[in-house]
Parts: sequence; structure tokens; C-alpha cells
Amino acid sequence: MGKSTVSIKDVAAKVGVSTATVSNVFSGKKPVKDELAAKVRKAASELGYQVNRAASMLRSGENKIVAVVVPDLADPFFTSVIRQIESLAKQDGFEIILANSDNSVENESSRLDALLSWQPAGLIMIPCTDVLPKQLHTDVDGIAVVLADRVADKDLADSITIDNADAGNIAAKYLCELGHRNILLVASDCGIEPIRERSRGAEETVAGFSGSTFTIEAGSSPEIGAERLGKWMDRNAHPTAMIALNDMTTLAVLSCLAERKIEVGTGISVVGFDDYPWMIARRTPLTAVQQPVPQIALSIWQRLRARMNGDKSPPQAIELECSLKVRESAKPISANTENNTMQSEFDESLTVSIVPSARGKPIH
Amino acid sequence: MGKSTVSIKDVAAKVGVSTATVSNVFSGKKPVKDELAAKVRKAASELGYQVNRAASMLRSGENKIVAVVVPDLADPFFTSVIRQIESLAKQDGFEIILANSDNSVENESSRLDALLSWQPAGLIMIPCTDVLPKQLHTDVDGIAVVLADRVADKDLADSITIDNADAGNIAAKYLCELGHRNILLVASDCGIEPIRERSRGAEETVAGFSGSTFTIEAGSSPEIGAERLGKWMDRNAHPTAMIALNDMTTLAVLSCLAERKIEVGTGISVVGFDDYPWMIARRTPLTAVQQPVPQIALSIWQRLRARMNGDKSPPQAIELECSLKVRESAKPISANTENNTMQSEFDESLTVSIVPSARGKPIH
DNA sequence: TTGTAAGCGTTATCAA
DNA sequence: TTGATAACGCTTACAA
Repeated sequence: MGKSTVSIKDVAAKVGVSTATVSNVFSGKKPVKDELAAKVRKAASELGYQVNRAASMLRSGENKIVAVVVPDLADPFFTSVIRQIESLAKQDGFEIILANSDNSVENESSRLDALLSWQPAGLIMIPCTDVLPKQLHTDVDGIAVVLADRVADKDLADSITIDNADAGNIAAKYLCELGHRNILLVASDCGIEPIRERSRGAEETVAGFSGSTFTIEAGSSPEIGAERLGKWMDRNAHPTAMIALNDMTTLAVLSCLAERKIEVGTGISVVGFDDYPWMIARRTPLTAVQQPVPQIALSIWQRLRARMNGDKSPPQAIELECSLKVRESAKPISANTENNTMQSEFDESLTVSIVPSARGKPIH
Repeated sequence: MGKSTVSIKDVAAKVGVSTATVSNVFSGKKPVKDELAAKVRKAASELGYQVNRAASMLRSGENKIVAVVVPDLADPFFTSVIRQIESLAKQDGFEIILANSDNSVENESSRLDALLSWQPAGLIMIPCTDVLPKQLHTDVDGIAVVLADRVADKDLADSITIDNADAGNIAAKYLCELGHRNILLVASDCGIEPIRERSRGAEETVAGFSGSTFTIEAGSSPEIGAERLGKWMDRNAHPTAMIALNDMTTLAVLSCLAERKIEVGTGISVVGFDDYPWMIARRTPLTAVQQPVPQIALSIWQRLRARMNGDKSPPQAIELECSLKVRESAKPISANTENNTMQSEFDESLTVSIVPSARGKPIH
């Protein structure tokens, strides 16, 4: 085949029609007689013609492309959301261009620039921190924007988030009702609003049961999380239960416990976060707070589509509810055989201080 | 700000220079006096100007965009590869457009059409089966193509794969040296060449130790995999060891064993596939065959870049080696306390027949 | 070093 | 229903 430079002109010439007609056959914007259309299609496929999106986009201003920026492509929560968005987008004839901000604000900003130069019809962004890149305040007038998951400023654009405080509450309430009163909250990064909220929700609930919590900041990789958490565990009396505040810290908690041969459930009760196949591929399947991933993706796409279709209403802040998937990693306190003799309170004499029912100070 | 229709003309007008100069400032293709360039940049940012990629691409024919098609965005192996490719691409100024074929050949073909109409400079594809969509044989003359992971026809384009037979061999050899002779091979889909190869590699090695293997086809989701495997386990004598042939089947194996309260390692030895954080977040950390993900991504990008730079040499087939990450899920046969009394051979009387050292027939 | 102007492939307008 | 033609915003000869 030739140099892949088959244009609408070549097709038009071959069939003996105008370029406009060929264009209309493919865009469907104006009716073309079936017979003619068939001829055009035939000629096009013989020549190996493909519409040139760039030309089409330049002329029409329409683009059918949506930019997606996420903080971490290695985080299965984000990829599971992306996966569904991609599928929804495809149904509406949109293509996805993807960028990873790698949890860095500078990256986020530069990647955004790059994506925006494609003049996408829409932008879906999961910010990596509470502070949004400045382009979002200036450069995005023409384009539809939906923010998700980590959204500090809900007045800027539509946002899809979960009820994070309640997510914390759900986990805490369940543990408290099982009799737990000393609960360790394992956060990734307290600079992230949803994490703070989850922590706060759990703290308040535990306080309501006259229990105490402590929040540890474990970072956003399972490896360093396990290490930080391990250090803390080695220096402090153990809690009877732990709540991991996202998927990464869930892994950190489990790794840390595994290294120390502490049994999940019977040793220390654990409530994890999110829902992944590995959570049931264990001797003690993990009880976890589940985010409604399909609804999150759907809401994101619906909002974006509305905006792309010209919806000019004020920003909507959609908040979705989480639920608790009860499996076997959290047990009633009386069933705790290994640890519950050795502490009823955290040991306050140790290096790291206890902050019951307060926004936990990070431990480094 | 205005209707985001700030063009190079507006900038040129504001500064009082020609559009060519503005273009050169941003593209850097021709030198522009520093002083002037600074003025242009200033004006551009004041006006909120952004290059219009579509126009630029249309005129220059250069595109700086790479299409990526993978079979499953929920599979962490693929996302970990994508993640690295995205980062490499970014360094070279390329954007990634992403599509998910969802393990369907029709999808693969239609998604490919959509992506190709962007006239990307390159295409990276992880095929979902051995049969490649026909466009790859015709439509891609101008564009650079690299195939990865599942590549049946290595003469069509550059390919990056792993030595799949050896991957199977590595796992099998390790287990055999621990004394195992009855090994169950858990495949996802034997229609996928690499999976067949892994299976074959393991079979041959075990046969060399005078052991026997059986290959079960578990499908490509952990859930149905666990179920199929479970059914088989309930009807057949248990092997002393299992090898999971990819990440999904690793989960299937572990789930199945967990449901049946069979201890990993002491009950049945397990060698998994790939490397993920959850593998060490377990009481018995998982021994697994590791694919060299960073090298895979790097090789893919290097080949693609070479092609995009005009390399016309014959297709290269790059094959990378796997390694075994030894942890604790495979134990010497003598340490098997639960099961090794009850079988030394598979029970051939049961419904599912044994196919020692043969390409296992799928079980449905 | 900078300016002028043509043209990339498509779609939109207007006329037939 | 179809055709002719201008225009989208940019890059690139070529001229100055």
C-alpha cells in the first residue's frame, strides 16, 4: 500500500463525487443516497482511506477526545476507575488520552499542559494533592472538567467523591461493635483531604464509643508503609485493631503483620480499603470498606458528558456512599487470644505520643 | 478569559511580529532572537495561548502520539507496563492514547481503527489472542509498530516477549528439586501462545524429573478460575504443588486453596506468577516467577523509538528472561504434612483424565 | 533573523 | 441530494 496519504480527495476522485459527499458519508452529518454512500465506502476501503482526525478536528472544532490525569497508574483503584471510564467513553465515540502525574504537582501541571494542547473536549482529573494546578483556574474555559476522588475545592468544577468521613465511620463502627477500643488508623498521606476525612470519621466514631485511636502516616507505597508501621509497632503497645485508609496502606498493614507473624483477625483485627481479588485469596479473607467504583466511573462520565453537551449549571458535588464488605479479618475482641492481654491502652510512655480522637500527627 | 480561540495570529498581532516567528519560538525549529522570543512568550501567556496540536500535526505530518492497546486494563501486569511506557514516552515528548480490547478480537479491531485515525507515530499493542486484527497487515505502513507479550507472528513487526518456556521451566525445576513430582499447571487460556509455552516448558522439565503434570484451563478472571479449579480439586486427588501461569491464575489458585483451608506451602506448594505487593502481604509470602517489567517496557519503547526514527531493518524479536523470586510458598515435599500421604499419583479413575507431559486439554 | 503566503485534509457554507 | 470553495491554525519554503 502507498504512503498512507490517502485523503478524502482520492476517494472523491475515484468515485467521481465531491469531497463534501465523501465527508458526509463518513461523518453522517448530511444525508447521502445509500447507493452513492456504498460506492464511496467501497472505494475508501479499497484505497485504505482513513479519516484524518487532526484535519477533521481542526476544521470542525469537535474533538471526541478526553484527557485523563491520575496520580498513580500503579494504583489499582485508579486503574479500575480508568478502565470503566474508557469503556464508557468508547460507547460515546470518545478516545482517552492518559497521563500519570506520579503524585507530583509539577508533573501534574506539565502533563496537563501537554494534554490540553490536544484541545480535548473534556478533562477528567484525579488531583494528586489539595492544591490544583493553576491551569485549571484559567486555561479550561472551553473544556468540560470533572474532578474526582481527591477534591478539595468543589466550587471549581463538578466533582465525584465518596463520603470519606463515613467510610472511616463504617469501619470504626464495625470494629467498636466487635468490642475494639484501641484502634490504629493507617493513613497514607494526611496531606490528602479524603484521607484526612476518613481518619476523622473513624476517630469520631471511636470516640463515641469511648475508645481511642491513633493515626499513623505510612506514605503511599506498601513497602515504605510496612516499614514505618513496623517501626511504630516495635516501639508501641499494639492496638487490637487496625483500619487501613486506602488500598496501599491495606497492603502495608498486611505486610507488616505478616513480617511479625501476627495473625490477621485472631492477633489483630484488620479492616482494609477497596476491593481486589487478592483480598479473598488469603486464608483469612479481608474485611474491607468498598468504594462504589462502577458508580464513581459512571458519575464521572455522566457529568462530563453533560458538560460536553453544554450544561452550564453551577458545579455539582456528587458524593457516593461506601459500604463494608464483611469477611473474616476482624473478630470480636474476646476472640483475640494473642494480644488482648497485653494492652488495654496504648503505652503512653513510648516515643510516639497518643492523640486520641484528634487528627493524628504523622510519624516519620 | 475568552473563548480559548487564541491563535498564533493573535499572539503575532499583539507582539507585532509574523506568525512564522511565533511558530518558531514554540517549535524551536528556527532560531529567534532571545529578546523577541521572550516578548512572544510573554504575550502568549498573557493571552492564554496554547498551540493547537491538531493544526500543527496536520501541517507538519509529525504527531508525537503513540497508541497503546492492551487486552485488559484491570490486569496489573499490563498496567505496570503501561505505566512505565507512559513515563518513557513523556520523556521523549510523546503522548499516549490508550484503548482496552477487553480480550475480544472484535474490540481489538475496532479500537485499533479508532486509534489509527489519529495517525499516531507509533502503535504498541499487546494482542489479545494469536490472531492479529487484519489492519495490522495493511493499514500500518507508515507507522511504527511494536507487539508485546502475546505475539504469535514475530515476522510482522518488532516484538518484545519473555522466554515463556523457560518461565515454566524455572518454576517447575524449583519444585522438582524440592521433591515434587505431581504438579498442577494452572493456565488461564490455552489459546494464548505464551501461556501454552509456559505450560510446555514446565511439562518438559517435570517430565525430565520423571514427574507428571496436568494442565487446567481456568479462564482469565480470578473468580471463575477459583471456581473451575475448585471443582477439579474436589473431584481429583490433589497435587503436591501448583504452578500458576499468570497473575490472574495465581489469584485463582490462592483463592481456591483458601476456600478449602489448604495451607499454602505446608499443604500444597505454590509458585505464582508476576510480582505484586500483595504477594508479600501474606503470612506465607509467595514464591513467584517474575517478569522483568521495567526491561519489557524499556525494550518496547526503544524499539518503537528506533522505528519512529526511520529504522527499516527486519523485525526484531526480543526475548527477555524471567527469574524466580523465592519466598516461602513452596516447601520441600517431605515438609508436606497434610496431603502427601494421600497421593503419589493423580487418581486416574476420576472424571478428568490425566495428561502427563502433554499439552493439557482444557477443562470446562 | 524575520516576513510572506501557500497549503496540510477536513468540514461548513452556499449555491445548484 | 450533491458540488464548489473558503476556512480552521499551523508549518515551511522562499523572499527580504
